[in-house]
Amino acid sequence: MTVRTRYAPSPTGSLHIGNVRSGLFAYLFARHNQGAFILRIDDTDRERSTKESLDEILESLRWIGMEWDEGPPDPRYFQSNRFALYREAARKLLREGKAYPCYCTAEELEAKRKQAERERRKPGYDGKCRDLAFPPDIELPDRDAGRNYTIRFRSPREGQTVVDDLIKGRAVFENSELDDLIIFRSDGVPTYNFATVIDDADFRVTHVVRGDDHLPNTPRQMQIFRALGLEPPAYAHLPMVMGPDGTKLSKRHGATSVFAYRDAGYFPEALINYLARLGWSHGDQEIFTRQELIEYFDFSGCGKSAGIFNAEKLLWLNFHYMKQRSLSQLAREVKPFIARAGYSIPGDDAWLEKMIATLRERAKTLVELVDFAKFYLSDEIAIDPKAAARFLKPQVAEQLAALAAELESLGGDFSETAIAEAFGRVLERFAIKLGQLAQPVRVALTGGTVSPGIYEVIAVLGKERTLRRLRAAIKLAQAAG
RNA sequence: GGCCCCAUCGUCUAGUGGUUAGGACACCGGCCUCUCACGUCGGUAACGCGGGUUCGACUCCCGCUGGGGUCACCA
Repeated sequence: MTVRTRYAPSPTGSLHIGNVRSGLFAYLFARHNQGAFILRIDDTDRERSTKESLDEILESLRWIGMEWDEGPPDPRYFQSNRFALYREAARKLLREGKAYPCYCTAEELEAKRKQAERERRKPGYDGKCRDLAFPPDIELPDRDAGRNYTIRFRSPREGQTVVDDLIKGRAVFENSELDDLIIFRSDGVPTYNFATVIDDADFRVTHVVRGDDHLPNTPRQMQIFRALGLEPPAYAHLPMVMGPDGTKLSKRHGATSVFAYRDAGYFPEALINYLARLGWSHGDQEIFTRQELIEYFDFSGCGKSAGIFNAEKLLWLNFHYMKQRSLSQLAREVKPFIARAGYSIPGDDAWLEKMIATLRERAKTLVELVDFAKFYLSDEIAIDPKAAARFLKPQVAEQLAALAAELESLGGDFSETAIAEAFGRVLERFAIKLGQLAQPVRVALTGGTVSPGIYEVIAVLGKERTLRRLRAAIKLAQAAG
């Protein structure tokens, strides 16, 4: 049997990083087994589902490269288009007495729940309507038509339901602990636990891969499968991703959406690599290409315990991919970030690549790269007053002037070698060390005391801009006296 | 609170009865050096506790403790 996994996000917000990791594992498992990866949109909650969220989810998945074999834009993969199927399944259960109408109101239920909580009893449904008589061909709820009831699944009262999880092992649930859950709401919309079962069955999903927060739902879903006369799929419940405080990762932990990382200048490879390595391992290997991930991935490599999201390690991985990338690719990728920072995009790609070459070992993200590139991208450099006070003193004016003259006389050869030789002549003439000249020059050219190697900076800046900034600095130095 | 899951350095993890408990991020120090980085070399740092089983437990079993998840007409 070919493996079929699915990822079923609901379009009620951004694509969350913990959530997408579950999808990634489902994707890797499918690819590893030459199976199919299905994308289904769980949009039964019409109140909260939005087109914007859907677009963001699809774009996020495309960005990280989790391509799906079946799914949008095919309308069959939207739950909102599948109500007929859910209705049919619910009627079947009703007909067979495996489900029943419940006339309790939401308010009643809420009151009972609170009451139970006060008395420290379990808050589940008490089964009030479970044994009420009803016609087997009863219609499904429809608020507009005055059929203001819900449909509940009649779950077995005795016995156990066993989940043999591919990651967690065996979990045994007492059926007596499981109350009768609502499968159709009074507005005629099926609930998650029901719709997901119908769809997993209809799409012939063989392995349900999801976060272990779904583990408590699993016995219920298995029961519905069986009530429908179907065999449940295999389950693999992944440990969750936690925030630094040890609780389930959520918005309040800061940047958690895929878009947030994309916009912060992270590479999809880094995010994938990081997420895959959180909760899964292959010996001591840390860096994985997509192909390796697919080749090595298996549930046996998955751990059982929750992992804490470590932003620093992600950053390190991003840095790794930054250094590994080709300059031409980086040049292409950095352009939108340059534009967003308010600079005009350099027209000369060769020059842009040279610029990036001097910065890539100093920036961990594309955003950082652009930030470091300010003095290359703008003619209006801001000289840090503290740096100027320390390095642009009257006595260096003469040395800077000498360097400017040397550089000017270089003619057409503005290579790093030629620049280094020019420095050498100035150093010799004044009998000073490189550091004594390099720092004032650095402040003059970049505005600060930290930058790539000074020869590189000069070579990238070019003769014109270098001399202009040098001369401005000379004036500043003289005025400091 | 009921139910379920989990437990090796701060973090991600390797380990499947006998290891000086390994790697990675972070951190600290040396080297390199025009600043900052990169790189490189080295270092600090872990088997939650208590019982068993066994010649021998990080590894197996039980209990405890701790952490997490879940208990909706959300998904």
